[in-house]
Parts: sequence; structure tokens; C-alpha cells
Amino acid sequence: MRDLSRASGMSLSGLYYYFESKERLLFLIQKHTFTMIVRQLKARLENVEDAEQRIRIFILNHLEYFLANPQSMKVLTHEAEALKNGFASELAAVKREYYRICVGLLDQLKAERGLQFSTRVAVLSLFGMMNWIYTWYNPRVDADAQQISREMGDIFLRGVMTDCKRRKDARQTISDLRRH
Amino acid sequence: MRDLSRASGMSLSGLYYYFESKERLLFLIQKHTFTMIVRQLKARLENVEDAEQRIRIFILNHLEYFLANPQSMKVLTHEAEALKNGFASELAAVKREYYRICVGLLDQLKAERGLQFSTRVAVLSLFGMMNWIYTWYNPRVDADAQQISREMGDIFLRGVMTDCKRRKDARQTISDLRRH
DNA sequence: ATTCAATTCGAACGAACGTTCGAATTATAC
DNA sequence: GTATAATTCGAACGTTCGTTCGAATTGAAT
Repeated sequence: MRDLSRASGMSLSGLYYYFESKERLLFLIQKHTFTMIVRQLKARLENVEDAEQRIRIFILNHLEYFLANPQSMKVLTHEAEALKNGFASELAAVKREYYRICVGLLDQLKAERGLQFSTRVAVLSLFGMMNWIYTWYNPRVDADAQQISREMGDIFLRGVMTDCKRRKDARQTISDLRRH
Repeated sequence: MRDLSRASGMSLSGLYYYFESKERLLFLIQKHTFTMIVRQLKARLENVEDAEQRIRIFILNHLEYFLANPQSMKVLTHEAEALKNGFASELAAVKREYYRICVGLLDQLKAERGLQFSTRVAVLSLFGMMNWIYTWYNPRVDADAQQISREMGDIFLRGVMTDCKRRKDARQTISDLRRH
């Protein structure tokens, strides 16, 4: 709170005039972030039907926001469990909506193309790829959101769309490993 | 420190008899974790030549450790920037070795199969998939490390290995999006 | 038993934290 | 102008934090 006071130019007690507690301020920040992302996403998805393309839009939308607001994801991630019951459940609802949109896109892809994979693991793997970027992205080294989202989209979409006969021998070696 | 004191049964000042500061204790925990993982990984990679299989071993080794020690990854992630200069650079060296091993595996795969993709983005996407698991893994709902590592390995390996003609129309729509 | 080092701990220090409160300042309405 | 509400702030509160220190206890060696 003292950091925010210094950064905003308002006194510490002045902050408490507008936000009744640090927890509620954190809640408002997190809720605002998710709401913004979901709203923008819905607008962008409106006129696109193809499942693959919709997933690419999802990835681009996500990365664009967080590469443009690098601090946001750190707050969302590091303070994910900082909210108590009331705040936590209201925020969980917004998060869940966002999560469910992604599940919907993947289920659409599965249905259209007759694919088989665990939607849960796929969605959470995709979120992992995207969210982890806050730990490594360097604008002086890495490409922009559009290109990174293309690369991640390539990896992820090929990953879930490719039909691949299972490699028995590889699996066998992995099984062997587990025995010590 | 008071939590650790309570959990370990040793008094607060007793802890400081063995660890000169909270920062050094955190450093030792982080370094120990990475060292353990790298050692186990090297042992498992020793007798395997095939690049794909080696990457699958990398994923399994990573997930097995962190699903068996669920708190570890939270400490490594949340306290990643908590160390000051001296500790930070020594830990960065261990981290870098682990990262470089993964880069080596992917470069081997690229060379063997004549693939083209950004190793950096691929490696960091893979780390994202794996590390993010600490935010969602539930042993009562999700499969064990072996199966999850297979699923993530499938997504990732197909993702980087599949040759896929670029879809012009999809890219075009993405470009259109950027114009507002 | 005595000595000396290694270990353990209760009590406290100063700093940083989230928060409150009353007084001061500013804006708005009459 | 005055009166009332809205806003801002310095100073302090109680708590928690990382850390220290001296005394007490234990262990090993003679």
C-alpha cells in the first residue's frame, strides 16, 4: 500500500478513502483485468466460426493483453490465493467463465475434427504456455505478441490436431524408468 | 521463519543457528531442488539416444518431481526473484544448466529430423506447460505423473514435429484483428 | 568432576506492514 | 459570504516480520 501511495502520488490514508482495504483493491484489480480480457475476446470471436482460427484468436488476445501489461500477469499469478472467501469466490466465477470459453473452443475443435484428447489437460497446458511468459518475455529479444501467439498456436494446435500412432517402444522405455 | 520454526519443532532462534538468514535458507532450498532434478535427469538420460524419447524422459522427470513435491514449485516460482545479487547469480547458473539441457534435447530433435522452429519459444512453452501444473493439479481428479507427462509430451512433440503447411486465410484474419 | 564447545531457546529489538482517526484542506450549494 | 459535504493527509495504532543476544542446556574430552 505504501508503494502504491508513492507511485500514485496520493497519501497512504488517501488510498483508504477510495479502497476500503488492500484486499478489496487487489480484488478490483484482478476482476477488472479478467473482465477486460473476456470482453475483448468475445468481440473478436464474434465473426469467426472456424475452430482452429478461434483458438488462434484466443491465444493472440491473451498474449497481447499480458505483453502489453507485463505486471498484470504477475499480480494475477502471485496473488491468486491472496483473497479470502467472499472475494475469492466472486473472482473464481470470472476466472471460470474465461476457462470455460477455452474449453468450449477446444470441444468445438474436437467435435469438428473427431479428435481425442483430454480437454482439461490441453486447456491447462495452453494456459501454462501462455501464462508462463511473464517469467521470460523480454521485448528486446523476443518477437511481438502476434508472432509469439502464432508460434505457440502452431505448437499447441498441431499438438492436439495431429493424429499420431502411439509409439510402443518409447512408452516401454518410460515404463522401465518408473521402476526405480 | 516462524512458520518453519513451528513446523520443524525448533525454536525461531534455533533456526538461525543453522541458517544465517532467511534468504540463505531460501537459496539452499532452491539450489537443492534444482540440483536433485538435474542429477536424476542426467542418470535417466544416460542410456537413451533417441531425441523424442529423451524429451519424453525430460518431461516425466520434471513432472514426477513436482507432483511428488507439490510445494516445491510454488516456492521456486513465487520466490524466484526474492534472492539478492550473490545468491541470485549462483542460482541462475543452476537454472541455466537445466534450461540448457532442454535446449540441447530440442536442438538434437531439430537436427535429427530437419525441423524448423524457435528453440527458445518451444523450450519456454514446454516449461510453461509443465510448471503451470502447480496451479491446477488435483491428485483426486487428475491422472498420475506418468500419464500427464505422456499427454503433455504428445501435445508438445506433435506440436514441434508436425510439418504443417501454413494456412494463409487464418493468418489473414489474425492480421485483420490487429487493426483495432 | 571439570572444562570447553556445540546446541537450544525465551525475550526482545527495530523495521515494515495494513489500517485508523481527527484535523486540515478543498469543493459545492445556498 | 456561510454552511455542508467531499477529499486529503500526518501521525499514530497494533501486528507481524527478520534477526540478535545472552543465558541455559547438552555433548564430548580429559
